[in-house]
Amino acid sequence: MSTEEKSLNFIEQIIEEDIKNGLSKNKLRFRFPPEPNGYLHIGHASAICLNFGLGIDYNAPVNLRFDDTNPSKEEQEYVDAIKRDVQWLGFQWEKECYASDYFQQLYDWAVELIKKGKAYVDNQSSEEMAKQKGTPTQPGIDSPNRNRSIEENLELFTRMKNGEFPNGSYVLRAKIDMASPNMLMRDPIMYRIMHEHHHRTGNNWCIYPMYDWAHGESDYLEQISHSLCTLEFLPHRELYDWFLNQIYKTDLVRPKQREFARRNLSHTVVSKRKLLQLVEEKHVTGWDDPRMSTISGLRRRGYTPASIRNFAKTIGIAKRTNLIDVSLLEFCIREDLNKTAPRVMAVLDPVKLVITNYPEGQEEWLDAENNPEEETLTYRKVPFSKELFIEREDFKEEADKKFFRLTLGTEVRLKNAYIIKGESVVKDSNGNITEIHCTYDVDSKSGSGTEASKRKVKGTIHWVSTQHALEAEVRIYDRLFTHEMPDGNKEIDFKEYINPNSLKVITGYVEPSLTTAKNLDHFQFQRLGYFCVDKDSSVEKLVFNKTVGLRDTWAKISEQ
RNA sequence: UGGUCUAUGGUGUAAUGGUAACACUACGGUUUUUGGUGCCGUCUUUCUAGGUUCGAGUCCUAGUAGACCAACCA
Repeated sequence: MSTEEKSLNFIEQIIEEDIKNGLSKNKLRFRFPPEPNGYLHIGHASAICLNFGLGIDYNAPVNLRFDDTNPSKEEQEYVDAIKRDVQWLGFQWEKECYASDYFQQLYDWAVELIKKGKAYVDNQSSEEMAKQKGTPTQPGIDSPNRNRSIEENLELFTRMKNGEFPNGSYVLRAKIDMASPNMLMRDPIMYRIMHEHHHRTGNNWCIYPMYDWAHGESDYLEQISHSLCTLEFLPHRELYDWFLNQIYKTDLVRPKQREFARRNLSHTVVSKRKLLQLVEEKHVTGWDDPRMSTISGLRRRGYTPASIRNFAKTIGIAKRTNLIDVSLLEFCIREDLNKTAPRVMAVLDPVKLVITNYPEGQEEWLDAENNPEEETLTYRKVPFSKELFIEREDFKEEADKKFFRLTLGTEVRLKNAYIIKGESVVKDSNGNITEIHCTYDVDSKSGSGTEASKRKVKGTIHWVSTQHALEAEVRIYDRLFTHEMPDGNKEIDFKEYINPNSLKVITGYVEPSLTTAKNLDHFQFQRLGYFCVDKDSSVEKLVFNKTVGLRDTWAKISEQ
């Protein structure tokens, strides 16, 4: 751990307490246990960063464990995607594990439980069992099969395993307490019959363990010291401990489940079921569509691993219900990109600017700083000529005191180039401006050191040379979802939530220096925001995804 | 109507019985070859009522509010 003073979150305090009470530091071990039934999303970032962060801080191993106990929802594609995303976030796991690795051991332990009279086979319908289970306010009643003989249970369980019964006909239940105030303790199901192909064990099994009869046991087998999960699993803890009691042998580390609050992000849906629906109904192009809240979507949108890690660190770990404002996530990516992204010039809504006193046919290659925020300045060359594109918003015919950019009769600097003065406009028959004519001050070249170059002018605008600029496709994404509190259970009518303008594709012009830009390279288009290169195979030309805007100021101004 | 968890500014998180703080947001100033960045500042905080204590955001009791629990999901 770092020597500088750092306040511990409550999970770290629990660990410190355990160490104080005699848990050896080299027995610490953590795990990140996703179910491979979808892609990782921003909501997983907290759990990933917490577990892997603890591993780094305590120099302890962290396993990546796939909780693959339900073959009807799980796929190899998701396993691969999860591994890719965890690595991309910058973390390394000690071992790659699967709950399915433990199916035989779990089965053997289940047989032991039956022999001890702690589990029984039930052949009622799920409706009947649900009825007997009672409600949170009313105790349940015992199943008529609860006192089936051990021999019969053993025989039925073997036949379940051997595939003699159809789906849903039999289950194995733990014999605990049908009157417990905790619903999960009312004889929970340990195994169900599923004649289903499993992405790893194939058709070896037709009975599959439930989450509760797999998770703690997997933790135990891997000797996980602290099993951290979200708060909705808190009622499971009693069962987690009950199952562990049945199999626990002294001398080994006994895993401890502790819970923290899941993070909710405003304006964002992170329910895997809904993300899957968006993909399947083709509201988006895939799990990595830049509008998705998935890790891979954020990556393609231009978010960096560091920004997501820093976001997770900033929101912290606690137990209360929360709704984090997306502006914090946006701050994190701006903060990171500001340090690293080269500044380049791009014009997304072009209008032609003609410098009337610039020699016809002349061109100059001017020096431009890449990122003034970086410690060592680097430069590139940008071409300048008589005809340029500038942003339509950067010119107004009539001067307004608060308008800092080009108007008729006033001077502005062309970034990295010369000071110009607006002279006249050319309009089409509808009164739309088609060209702006200006004159330039020959002695005012940026960095030339002349008196003229040091003159203060009202503003600075960006530009590209019409004959040199590259045409680029620029994709601007808006927030897909507009509601405040994501409700995990409510059905969603996506028509209500998907912003029809969530993707705007426009043609812009960028500096020729961007020809060599690689996939996912990010840039700050000056005054326009941060963008990243997306080498989508289906599109030939240069494509940029908008990552995030600069502060809202410019958006506000351009609205007026 | 049962059980469990939680409650600190608009948002998130600290303060571990001893001066309520940090970040985001919003707003303002300043610097600036982009109104961005940087720097400086302002606004706003301990759910309520009792109790313990020299002293309570912190401990106790009650209330209130929110969350979770009745899948052969995880």
